[in-house]
Amino acid sequence: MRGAKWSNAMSHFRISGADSSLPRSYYLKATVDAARALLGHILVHESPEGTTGGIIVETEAYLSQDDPGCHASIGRTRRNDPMFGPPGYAYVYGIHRCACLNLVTAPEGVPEAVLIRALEPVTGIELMQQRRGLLRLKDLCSGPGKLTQALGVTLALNRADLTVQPLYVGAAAVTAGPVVATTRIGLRPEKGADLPLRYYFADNPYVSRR
DNA sequence: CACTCGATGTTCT
DNA sequence: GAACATCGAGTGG
Repeated sequence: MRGAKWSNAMSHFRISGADSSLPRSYYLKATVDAARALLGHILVHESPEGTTGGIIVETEAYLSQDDPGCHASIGRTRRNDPMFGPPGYAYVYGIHRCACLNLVTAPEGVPEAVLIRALEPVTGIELMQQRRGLLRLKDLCSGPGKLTQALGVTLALNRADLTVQPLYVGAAAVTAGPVVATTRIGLRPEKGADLPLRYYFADNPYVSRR
């Protein structure tokens, strides 16, 4: 399980005709490919308290400086710096009381990342329930802040190397199904809210919202 | 240093 | 569907 990780997910990329509403330029972006390819793979965090993980069922792509929704659209800063680094590292940022986990995708110098928005709970469910303070599986990891809390992912894992650190992407699970592309969540209208860069399994009950 | 604002979640009505 | 809790980063003095 430990050997699969990032390169495994990247190698599963296939261009799908379902993206025909995207501008042509976005087809060329590896991050869009990664956002789709990561669906169905398992995300695992091995912490001293125990191992937790789930199947990635919802992602969002954030595309460099041309994307007004991307943190890097304002240029390189202390916060978004990890996005400029080489791919395969974590970009974790805080919003309100939550941590949001991104996987850096593009080559060094190109600030792109995939936000992990929801997991289908698989491993360490009891520990995740304990961390979240609730029992219902549907609510454990159905949001970017929820899943980091469930997995015990904090800002301490910012810049973590996903091929070395105890946080990693495993092999694809058997579950799959049709993928839906919609607009991203939580962006103000002028921040690229109209771009269909959110992907999720159409019939999966663990996505953050319909 | 003081202010503003979220790629959010929970708890209300 | 709306209010709000809450904190690190960004921005402008």
